[in-house]
Amino acid sequence: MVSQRGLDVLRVIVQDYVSSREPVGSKSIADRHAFGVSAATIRNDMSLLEDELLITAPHTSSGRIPTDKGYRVFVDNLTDVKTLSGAQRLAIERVLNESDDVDALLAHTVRLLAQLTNQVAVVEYPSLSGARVKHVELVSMGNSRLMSVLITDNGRVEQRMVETERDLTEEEITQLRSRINSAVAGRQLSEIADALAAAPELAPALTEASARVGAALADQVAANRQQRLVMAGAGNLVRTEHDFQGSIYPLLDAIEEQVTVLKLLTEMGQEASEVSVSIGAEHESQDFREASLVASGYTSLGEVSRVGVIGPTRMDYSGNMAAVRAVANYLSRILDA
Amino acid sequence: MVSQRGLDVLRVIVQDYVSSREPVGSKSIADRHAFGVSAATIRNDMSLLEDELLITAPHTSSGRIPTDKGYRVFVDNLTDVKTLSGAQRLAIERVLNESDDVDALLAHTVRLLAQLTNQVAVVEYPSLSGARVKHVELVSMGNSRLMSVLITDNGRVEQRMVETERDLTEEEITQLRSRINSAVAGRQLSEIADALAAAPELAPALTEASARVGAALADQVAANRQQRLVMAGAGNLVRTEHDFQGSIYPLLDAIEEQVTVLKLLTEMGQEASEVSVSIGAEHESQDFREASLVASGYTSLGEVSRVGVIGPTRMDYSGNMAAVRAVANYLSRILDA
DNA sequence: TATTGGCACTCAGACGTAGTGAGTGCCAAT
DNA sequence: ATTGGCACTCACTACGTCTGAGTGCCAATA
Repeated sequence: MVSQRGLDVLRVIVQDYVSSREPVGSKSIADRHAFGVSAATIRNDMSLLEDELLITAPHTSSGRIPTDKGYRVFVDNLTDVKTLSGAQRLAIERVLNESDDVDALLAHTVRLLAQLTNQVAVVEYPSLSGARVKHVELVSMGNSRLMSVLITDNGRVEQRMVETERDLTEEEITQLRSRINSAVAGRQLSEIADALAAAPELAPALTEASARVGAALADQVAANRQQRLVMAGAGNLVRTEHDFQGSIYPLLDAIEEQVTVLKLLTEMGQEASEVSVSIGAEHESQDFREASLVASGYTSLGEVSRVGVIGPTRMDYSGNMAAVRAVANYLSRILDA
Repeated sequence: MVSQRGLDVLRVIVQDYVSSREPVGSKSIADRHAFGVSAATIRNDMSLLEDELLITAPHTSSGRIPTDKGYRVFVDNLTDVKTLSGAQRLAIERVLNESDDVDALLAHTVRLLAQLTNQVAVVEYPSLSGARVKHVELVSMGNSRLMSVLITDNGRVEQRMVETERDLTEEEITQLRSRINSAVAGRQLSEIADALAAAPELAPALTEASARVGAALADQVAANRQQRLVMAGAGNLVRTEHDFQGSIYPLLDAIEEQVTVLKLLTEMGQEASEVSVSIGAEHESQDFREASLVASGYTSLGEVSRVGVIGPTRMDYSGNMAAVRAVANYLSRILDA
């Protein structure tokens, strides 16, 4: 079994390797860190760590580098997550306070997080599932087209174009609008379809249009069940390219594709608003097998969504965890108010 | 002066270099292309091209590669821009037809273009400057907050949160809404501020709220004068990394930053809906000095915005121009209807 | 039993030295 | 204007050598 000093050795191996990208050897550990034991002793400890598959040698007789499992043990044994500098906290507060709609807020947040961590940052849009309908607006766009605008109580606005059989008169639109609003206002988004079906019918001249608008609304909700996310900091991934065996091209593509990232985020994000880490081969996706995710939930009107960063397994876990946690907290504070 | 055959030689140098990334020499030109003259003659022509700074030697006695100026002459002499394959046209039509709001349409478009060209694709949001106000909706969000939703006649929806001094009653909001709408409906966005100022005053209890909403609307318009753009295909830039001297990291960052791209697009995009090309050092920005842009305008309700791709100067200009042109045309067809 | 110094061994990476071949520039001949 | 000939250049590769950081093991020590 690996001793306490063994864990300490693992810690400095991770730290040194992360900061220098050089495999680290027993000698340099003994030199640079005051362990009070000789290089030979460190060597024995390292031998144990290697037996446990926590570190590995890139080639015979070179220094050792952490394995995914090694990073995992390192992260799980992290006691003192770094704290952000005052300047960093200030930057977060400043950026997040001066955004005046949700889109802008998330865009600023994700870029801030990318800068803070020097990694690719991602943030999920707040979940709509718990939101309630505030108002539905219908506006005639001419050419027998109607725009339906769905406004939720957490400030999201979703639009959709609806084709109608014919141009409706302003009066008809008013009628339709008031019927729809009285049917769905205050309902959860998921109930829209049912609520509309249960509502009393209108004049026959409007049933067709009504059905179409209803379908559009239901469709909008369905499209949003599938979370969207915003990404920033692609350049940062390029800068850490040498940390990847193969090309980072498929990884970047997969991130842009969103679906895999969304899956990974949900898989790791069970525990509400705690920072969690997923390392290298721990996640199934081929494209992400050399990458790590650091993510945390944030709360918007009681619903949890996620924010995080993606980078090579050789990353500053402690610093990134601190940044993600801080950003998630600020986000919650603003959106959950 | 450089002869017609000289231009032909330049053309094959560009083509061969683009497809092989190897400097091309007189011998291989004589071999692979049926010029009917000997390598020595080609050499003479190349010597002229070099005098004109159209090609250059990466090192003494190697083949030649095109300079930025060489690419420029090549592009200007392009007579037969490639045409898209049937499958490609089909892909465009399919993708663009199944998008039901502007956001989705642009997101799909930009990803499609990135795939078609294997480059980074960008598309500007349709300009709001010519749009007119269709409707302004006000919704109370509680906590003395009002959400103002601005709907334009070209289908854009912009939202903003407005803090009011106190909670307004539904009646007051209705009053406010109808006043604002009668003042600004049908006006161009740029006239909003003036139109509101000229409108008759309301009950004193509402003047403060009215002013705040007015300011928010004006602010929304101002924020949108500054165009936004959507980007896709960052991975493609990574794949062409070896075509850049330095790191592509600053370039990717600059693209994400948007402001430089927007500037470059406006600078080149004077001529409405024609495809234009900006090559390497032709544009001022340091970060873009090894990159080329291929862009075209598209029309949305008479207003021109731009769509294009960004890649290394060593790119398939002909193919990219064809793809950009086709996508721009389809976009115009859908949005200008 | 844990730690240590000693020592032979390994091997990636740096360095130096040909050898190869695609390509050039120039010239005299056609 | 075009061509064949020819000497020259130089990036790239292959190959051998050297070096140093690092290992694994062992016998001595606390």
